[in-house]
Amino acid sequence: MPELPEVEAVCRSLVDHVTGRRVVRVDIRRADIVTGDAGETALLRGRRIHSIRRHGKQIALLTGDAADAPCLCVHLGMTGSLCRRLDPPDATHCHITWRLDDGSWLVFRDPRRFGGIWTFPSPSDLAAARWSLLGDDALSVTPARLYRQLQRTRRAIKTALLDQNLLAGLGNIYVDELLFRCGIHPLTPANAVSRDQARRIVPRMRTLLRQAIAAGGSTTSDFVNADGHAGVFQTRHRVYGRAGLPCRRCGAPLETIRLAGRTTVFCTTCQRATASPTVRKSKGPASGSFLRLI
DNA sequence: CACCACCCCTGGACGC
DNA sequence: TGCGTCCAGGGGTGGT
Repeated sequence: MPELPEVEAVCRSLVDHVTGRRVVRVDIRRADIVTGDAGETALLRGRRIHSIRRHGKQIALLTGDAADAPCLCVHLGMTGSLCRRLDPPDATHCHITWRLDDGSWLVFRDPRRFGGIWTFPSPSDLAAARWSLLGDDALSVTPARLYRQLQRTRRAIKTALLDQNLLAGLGNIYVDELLFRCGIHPLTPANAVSRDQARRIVPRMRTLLRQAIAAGGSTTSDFVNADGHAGVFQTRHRVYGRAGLPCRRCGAPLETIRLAGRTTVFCTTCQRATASPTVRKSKGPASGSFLRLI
């Protein structure tokens, strides 16, 4: 499931191949995965790809910075991939294919269709409609800004960090990994995180994400970068996918709970709850188990 | 306003 | 071998 490191790995493996290339043809097999104008022109036919950008988990293919330079935003969702191919795509679920002027193909494939493509007349439209709504990118957020965002909600910190409008880039894997590395219980109210904790979270998050990018991301089922290569960071996960297994720090069996609809794995010994004046009254199994830990 | 449940969708794991 | 069931979850939406 592509999160920031996987999306960054896609961008890095793609940039040298597509930058400066002209789109000579667009094959649209499923127009319904496109939001906005789903015509070939809006999908960059005849245009030269000027640059690739990333914000959080989203990729932008730009044809320039001008107000008349159309662009695409690609979101990979759970199972999406953006791959460069030297042969025509023959796999199933290849929804959109761009033929480039060097004879290669760029293929958007997404079996589960949780991802999609958004078309915009210009980069400023993309910014206005999508990227300005997102939180800071997880690789560039400052401790002060993260602290301010966390202060605005008393949701569990895991839920808050998954919220792309609060912070862009983290998904289920890296939130669990980050909270373990910071020793923070996933049910800690976001607004109970102190300035000092925010100052510690940010560098740990950068290190985690940079290590994951260097490893090509995590491949737990089917993630591949634009060259078709899997990542290897999953071998260094400390909690994600390890429910019931011994904690790599203290040996205690890792716990699993369901939070914000996501499987959440953590160590009850190494990840402490942070006391807070704004903890809600105990109601339901989630907050109940949280209160027991204080 | 904040938050949660639900839904979208398919492939893979698993049990019989 | 084959079929049914369950599970994975990012993000949008509608309900509380």
